[in-house]
Amino acid sequence: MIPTLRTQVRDAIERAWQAAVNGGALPALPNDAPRPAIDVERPAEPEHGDLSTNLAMKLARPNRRAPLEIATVIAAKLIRDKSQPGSASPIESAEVAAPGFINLRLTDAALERMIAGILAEPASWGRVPAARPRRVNVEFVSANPTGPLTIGNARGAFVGDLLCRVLEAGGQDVTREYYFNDSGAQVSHLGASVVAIKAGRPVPEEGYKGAYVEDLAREVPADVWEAATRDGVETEGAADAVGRWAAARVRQGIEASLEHLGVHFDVWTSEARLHEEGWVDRAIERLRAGGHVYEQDGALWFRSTDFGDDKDRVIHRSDGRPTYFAADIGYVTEKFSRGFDHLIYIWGSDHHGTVARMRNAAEAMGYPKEHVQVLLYSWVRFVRDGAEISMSKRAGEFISLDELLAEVGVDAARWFFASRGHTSAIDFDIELAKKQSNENPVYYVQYAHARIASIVRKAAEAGIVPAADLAGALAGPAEAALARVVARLPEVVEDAVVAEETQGITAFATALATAFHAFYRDARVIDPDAPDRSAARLALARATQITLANTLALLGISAPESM
RNA sequence: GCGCCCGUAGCUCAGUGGAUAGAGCGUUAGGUUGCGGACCUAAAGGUCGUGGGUUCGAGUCCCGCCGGGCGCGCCA
Repeated sequence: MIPTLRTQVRDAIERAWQAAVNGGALPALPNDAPRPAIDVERPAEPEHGDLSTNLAMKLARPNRRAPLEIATVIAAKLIRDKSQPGSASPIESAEVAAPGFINLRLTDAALERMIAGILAEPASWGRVPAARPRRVNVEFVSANPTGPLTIGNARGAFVGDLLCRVLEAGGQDVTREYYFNDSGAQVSHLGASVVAIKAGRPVPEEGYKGAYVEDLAREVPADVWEAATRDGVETEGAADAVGRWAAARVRQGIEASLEHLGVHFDVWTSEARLHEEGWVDRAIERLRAGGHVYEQDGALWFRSTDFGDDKDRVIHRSDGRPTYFAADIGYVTEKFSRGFDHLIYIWGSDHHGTVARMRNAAEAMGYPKEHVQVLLYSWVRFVRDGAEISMSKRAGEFISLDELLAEVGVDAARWFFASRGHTSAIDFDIELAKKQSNENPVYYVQYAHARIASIVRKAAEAGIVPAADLAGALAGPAEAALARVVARLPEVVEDAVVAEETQGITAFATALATAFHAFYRDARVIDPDAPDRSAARLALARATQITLANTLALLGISAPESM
């Protein structure tokens, strides 16, 4: 696998800097000075070259030299490096600019190697290997199975899945996990609601009232109903028994909705099972052995304040029942027992008050705190024609995720969430999303892909094959401009992995589509009068198509051959 | 009151301490005898909530204020 151009350039700068120091042109760093990271970035202005570095400005203070002077020395070494026989330096030119930037241009050869690499190994293009691959558990959605997923659950589903895809592209071994409570009071209330409808009574005050509850009542299997009744009268545990069935039924629906989104969970974990298998009790014993719990007012407390929390937290209520937090503690140990190196929780920002206790409990049990990570996403205001949509699952007033997708479409919805940072509170106007569907950037990107697919088909009919040797293929301005964008994908992925965000990926996809449309305008691919040039341009078009397809795949968005 | 998040173009949102702050939509003015016009070119549009500070350099980091969201349960 070829290192990214950014990495190649960074290495070249490193070599030039070392050469300057070894040759006495620049002083070595003082022993107490930290070694500055070599930043290589894409200048906004094309006149500033393909890449630039601010290393000279960073060295100015420790070296006690003017930035321009340092930049001049390093730039000279970069050019000398390039002119060495057999040099693989990707740098064509290095110019110094005030107040101390070094502006770099890439060689055609470096770009040709990148494009050739894409065509040789399309599947791995855009994947960046991890220095040390970790086994990562990502738990998200985790809505209790008391009703269908709503649009309120949408952001968690998309944010979680997008993060998983980014981590996978970054070489991590990812497990998608869904945690649900199928035994608590809420499930019992759901069961009571179903029982009430079946018995012709009104749904209880604390019950669930949506149309889906009536559907459930109609579908209760005979054996479940018979087990819950005696001589036609409901038994004591009828609500629980029917509730368990209903929860399982609802869970199937949730799974189907998520699959429809393109989100596939590897593991579904039941809270009840954690209790039954003793994970919760064993974890509490572990905390007790470490002196991290105490009893007060008849309840069992975790000394969260010992780890920086603002108050201690209840594990067992004074009536002996465990809190949700108790199960969370057991769940942490259960997850680590399966061999994960790192746990990520995707929670709505309304849960931020519970982050500290979770991580503190993990630390108290001996797990490194930094390997229990919580990613909070901000709330989405769903709006229709400017008015906020208020929802209540209990009252049966909500818009389901399935309805949203039927209106807006999976690709457009994925793009919407991928293009926004998860910490920003956002508005989702459903009418606007539908109205703008034809103007949505996602279709702009998909259109570019379909357009290339059409060209590739036509080229095949004309008997044109992509050029095998790309030497000189990127000399023209149209080719050079497009190739420079195409080659960036692995850098974009690297940045997304570090930031754990996807906005950069959607921005790149848009930029790539724009670059291709400009190429399409300026450079005709299929030209029987110029077979060599056609083959070269076709190779670049294919590389662009692969890049678009892999970028969209990274977001879980389809790349249509025609539209 | 305390804690966390947010405030950037008319709207929805990007912007690892770098050079003249960007994109999509919307608005305005143009463009195709040719590979897909779901396209392209250009223009207008900004006191980056606000006041200080840090430094060669701040939308970005620190502090104060203003405005908004969320949290501060033996709820989940």
